[in-house]
Amino acid sequence: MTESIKSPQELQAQLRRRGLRLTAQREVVFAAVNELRHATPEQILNAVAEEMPGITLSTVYRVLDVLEQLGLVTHAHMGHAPMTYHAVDEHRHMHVVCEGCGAIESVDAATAEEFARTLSDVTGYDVDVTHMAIAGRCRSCASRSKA
Amino acid sequence: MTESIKSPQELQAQLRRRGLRLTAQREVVFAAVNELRHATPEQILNAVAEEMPGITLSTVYRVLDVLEQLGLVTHAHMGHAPMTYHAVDEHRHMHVVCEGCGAIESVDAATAEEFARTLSDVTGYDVDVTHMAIAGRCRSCASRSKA
DNA sequence: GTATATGCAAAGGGTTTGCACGGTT
DNA sequence: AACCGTGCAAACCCTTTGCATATAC
Repeated sequence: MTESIKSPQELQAQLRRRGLRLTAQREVVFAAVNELRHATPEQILNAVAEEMPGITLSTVYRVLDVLEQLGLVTHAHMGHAPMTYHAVDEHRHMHVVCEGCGAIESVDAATAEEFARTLSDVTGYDVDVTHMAIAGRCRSCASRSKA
Repeated sequence: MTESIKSPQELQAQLRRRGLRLTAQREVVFAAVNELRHATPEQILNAVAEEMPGITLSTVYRVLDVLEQLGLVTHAHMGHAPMTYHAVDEHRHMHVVCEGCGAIESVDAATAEEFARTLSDVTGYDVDVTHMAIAGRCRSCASRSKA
């Protein structure tokens, strides 16, 4: 397992390079993203709320934005559900979301490599299969909806 | 080209079967979806506004909902952009959306068939690649963002 | 000391909902 | 008459933004 969790020092270095500052909020949110692996802004807020009582959702959004610009974090859209953030060190992966219960399954991006290439050829677009989730129904929701 | 545009009579029959009524709004919205092929609720509203001055956006949403339950229409999520509706008689297709300018490219669902099967195998989910768009960058946005 | 970050609260965009009126059956 | 459908307006969820204050440097 990669020792990928950047230290606060590393984070600070990255921030400094852009004239930005290391704040307690940034430190804590960054740690939370690394720990939670997949989380919505609200989940992150809840995760850090204990450690950092006054923090607000808008700050979480803003911090995530900064971390994303630094290339430390990315987000993916999950359909109706709020977007989820994760550390970039994770293997690139796509998400399959259950339309029934919202369960999310991660799939290695390599699985889609060939498909992505085909899509790019056909459309001329630079395709990124990881940015938006793919819809589906998990087994239990699938059987339930056979009603 | 398939003569797929259901007549008002057919529409009425379908509605009746469920104890629902044929209204001017339903007729007009249904026609608009068939004509526009791909449209957001708002675009549909604009399209029918002339013919049907008083109609509101919420009515459009409700009508689309009914049409969808009747199996005449489906919708797809396009990321940030509003969802688009189209008649079910269209060839099943997926959408690739440009993150830069919002341009949408349609791709025959057959292109994704094998990939979808693989995904289903891997996840156990009943996967539907058409329901959510795939992110990408169109050629012009891709070159522009090389800056 | 000065520019950047935060908290708070309000705005924003898309979609849904409650309610009373109007139209079909 | 009974009920479904509509218009209107407000509510909703998630995300973004403006502004004054607090903080890192």
